[in-house]
Amino acid sequence: MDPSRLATGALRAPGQRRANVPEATVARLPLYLRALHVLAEDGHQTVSSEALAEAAGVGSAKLRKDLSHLGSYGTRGVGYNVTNLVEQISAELGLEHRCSVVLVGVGNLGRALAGYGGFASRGLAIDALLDADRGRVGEVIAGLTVQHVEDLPQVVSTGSIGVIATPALAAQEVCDLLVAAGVTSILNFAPIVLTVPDGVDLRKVDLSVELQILSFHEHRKAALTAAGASA
Amino acid sequence: MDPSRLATGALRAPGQRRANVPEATVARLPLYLRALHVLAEDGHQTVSSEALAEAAGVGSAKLRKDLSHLGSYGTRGVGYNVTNLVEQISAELGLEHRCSVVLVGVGNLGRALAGYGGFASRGLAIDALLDADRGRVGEVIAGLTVQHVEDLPQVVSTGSIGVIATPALAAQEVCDLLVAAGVTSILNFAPIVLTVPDGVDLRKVDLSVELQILSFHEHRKAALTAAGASA
DNA sequence: CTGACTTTGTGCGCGCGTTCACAAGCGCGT
DNA sequence: ACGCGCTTGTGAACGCGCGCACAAAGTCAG
Repeated sequence: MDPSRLATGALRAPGQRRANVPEATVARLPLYLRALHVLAEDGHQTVSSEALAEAAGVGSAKLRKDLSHLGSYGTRGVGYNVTNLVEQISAELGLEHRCSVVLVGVGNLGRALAGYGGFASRGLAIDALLDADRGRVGEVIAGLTVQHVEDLPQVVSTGSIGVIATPALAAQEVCDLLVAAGVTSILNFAPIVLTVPDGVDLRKVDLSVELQILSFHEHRKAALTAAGASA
Repeated sequence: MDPSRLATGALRAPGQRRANVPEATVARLPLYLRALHVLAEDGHQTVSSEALAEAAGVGSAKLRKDLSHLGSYGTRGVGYNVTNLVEQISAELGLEHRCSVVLVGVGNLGRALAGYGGFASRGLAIDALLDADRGRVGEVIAGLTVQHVEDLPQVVSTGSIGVIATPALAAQEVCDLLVAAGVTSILNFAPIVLTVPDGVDLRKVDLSVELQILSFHEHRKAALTAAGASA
């Protein structure tokens, strides 16, 4: 394993080993975390890689390798300590001191995101809502008062995450505002390609893309069965 | 190239070559399609791989390889015919004869999805809304009347795509209903791992996972700068 | 017609991620 | 105390996807 690990019981040296956690692993950590929360509520104290993999919908070998990447120690012959693992993963994801999340655009989608339970339940709650439409400013959604997008510099702090849920036409402008205010992590729901300067993390969620991928598979299945029937 | 292609101008033999289009390529086709629509509205008749790649936010070599996978022909020295390429990709994705999309769960998220413009603009419009809450049945959202989930067998047809936007607890049950009604492609927005029989395509969009991934990167950046400042 | 320029299509090497299979480690029963 | 069975952690092979770099092919000017 990593030679930086010297003693078995030693806590990880902060900010050292995590430099080389594969991206694919990071993308699965939230899945493990959610499965672990369910298991914890069920009263399980330990869990085997097989069982956790089943609950998370992945292979057991993949799960073990993922967990080994962040240096988490299970006990051979027993499994992983559930609460310990929750803490490890939460720490890795930075969910312990929750950074603020700022959402711009309170249309249909923004409203849905503001009320989405999945965020609040795991240390990541939305802290501010903003919109460019002054007619919406002052409106209260999910316990938060909508502010104007001009007030953005006042509501973001270091380490804030920005979420863009505006129409496509406004997205790049809002993105620039977020960057100017110091936001370095942005999640974009608008169906448009955004450009950001280096050092800014940009992730994209395109709802229609997923549907089109399914459409492709459905189309392909139909073509295959048709070909099989004619043959 | 593929030996199945004999003459230069020949149309593809239906359902033959598309068997081996890489998944990663399929995931990018919607991006190309959207960029092409924008270019078409701008009056462009042809586009080079470089320009299209820029508009879609990918590398030009990747784009050319992707297009070559579906046998699309550009003209060397000129580029790709925009309208032709739109047709090719649309055909590949099965967007020409649009399959029906049924959405179950008209909470915050379902409402947002129903009103999401990105679907309707590209051949994939939602055709039916359903919910388990009888208090919501009859409500009109985005021009569609909400039906009860029991009516599901009547609204799905062969090749339908099901979208689950219910709370996590109801998701598996709704999923089973969709499968029982003959749906073989399902898009799940609920934060839970669903199990489906073989032959059913299941895709997952988890809004909170994306935020947690961003949180990880933000956390890592903070740790790095802190380490750099202390060193 | 010829030659030069532009752009596509693709062969190849590389790196990442996944999977298999197994050795090392730990608890437990005896 | 000691082996037995269970589970983790990991080494190695495999496959996929990405990017480079170039040859083939077509256009356009003269």
